[in-house]
Amino acid sequence: MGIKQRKDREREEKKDLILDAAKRISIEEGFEKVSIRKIAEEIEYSPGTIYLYFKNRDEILFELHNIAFQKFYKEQLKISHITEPFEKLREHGRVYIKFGLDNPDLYELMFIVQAPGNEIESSQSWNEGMKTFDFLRSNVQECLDAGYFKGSDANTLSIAMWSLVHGIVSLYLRKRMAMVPKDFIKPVMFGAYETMIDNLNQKK
Amino acid sequence: MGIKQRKDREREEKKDLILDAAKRISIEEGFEKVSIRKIAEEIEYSPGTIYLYFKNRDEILFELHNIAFQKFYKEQLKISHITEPFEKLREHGRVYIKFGLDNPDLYELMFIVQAPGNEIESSQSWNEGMKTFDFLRSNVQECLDAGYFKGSDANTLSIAMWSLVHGIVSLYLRKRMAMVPKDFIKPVMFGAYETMIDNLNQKK
DNA sequence: TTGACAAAATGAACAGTGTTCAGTAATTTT
DNA sequence: AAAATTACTGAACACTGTTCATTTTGTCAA
Repeated sequence: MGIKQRKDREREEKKDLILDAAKRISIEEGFEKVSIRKIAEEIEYSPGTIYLYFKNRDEILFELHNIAFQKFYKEQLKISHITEPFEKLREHGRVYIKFGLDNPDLYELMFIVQAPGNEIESSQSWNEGMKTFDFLRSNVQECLDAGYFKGSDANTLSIAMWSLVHGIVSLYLRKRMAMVPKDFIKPVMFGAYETMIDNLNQKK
Repeated sequence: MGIKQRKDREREEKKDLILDAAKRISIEEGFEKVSIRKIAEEIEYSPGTIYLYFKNRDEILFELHNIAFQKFYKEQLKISHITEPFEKLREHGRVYIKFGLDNPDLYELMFIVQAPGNEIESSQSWNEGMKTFDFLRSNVQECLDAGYFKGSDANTLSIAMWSLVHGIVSLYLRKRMAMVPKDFIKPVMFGAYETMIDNLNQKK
């Protein structure tokens, strides 16, 4: 009974075909331009067919969001060589902000756009997000073990650190930095991060 | 020659008519539902007419964003009675987060939605945003004068503080907190802020 | 009051969007 | 070969923002 297997495989292949098309459109024209009709045209099927493989557009954007997370996760690992926990955390934030500013489209999908959020909520499991968060938390835990952030707990502190860097990137991406002259915005964003982390750098 | 004056006044009245309709729709159905056709129907004019008073939908959302800012600004003033600078700053953040969680629609318009951002960028002046930012900066400056955050500058530090609270609110609103059980998300968000501010509370 | 001009408003048209579903085509099973 | 199942289609629904030729309304001088 290899027929079921083949069918399953063919189904997965078609899903990949759809996702690959979505990815291409996303890269070439931005993810906002990823429409059902455009994907359908790209893969030479009718729009209705796509709904046989994905329940709606949000689910497709959620998959793109996962792909973006994988790229980010790899980027994040570049801090692994740093041994001093606080310096590692500091660099972690820098890498995060740099990724956001360098890959606005991927960042939007991962953390700003509504669609994947709805999927995250309904699926009740967020593997890619969790993996990334765990990596941050382990870094924060190392800091706690080394005597930084006395009296804090790793989970809460990780969320706080994440909020800080996310706030920086998303205010920038959504153009809410009009009080800073245009040419200075990027350095100011990094500067804000450094100021904050410097103020946190003390073994109480 | 009072005719020009009357015309100008009538023009402003019509703009207000449009904005009031937009506001009503926004309050009743959420700002995403504010469409040109819906506004037109509400005020009993044709869709084309709206373009005689606003250059596009973004400009209307930008005006709604300004109205939201005014409400937020008032809310913010509630911290004015606090004399100790750091405690005032701490409460400022709390008020900010509370406003975001209690008024998701207004918050989205102020800080997350793309449309007003485009307007902010093109108009090169952001009165409402600046006013709010200046209020934060003066609070931060008081902290610096009192010996907190040694070695930091008010501008940069204000952006950092703002990023922190914005990060908290926007991760929550865009449902990127799936690692926290649903019922705990809100308290965890406030907890993350308290942890961060506690770690910053030390006169170096 | 009438004719001329300008200003204001219209609404159809353009070019899209996500999603559904009755009907057709292809494949597999009996 | 016929029946049953699965895959796919594409028209239809209900929307969206925006433009622009055309019509309506308002103003003003003759």
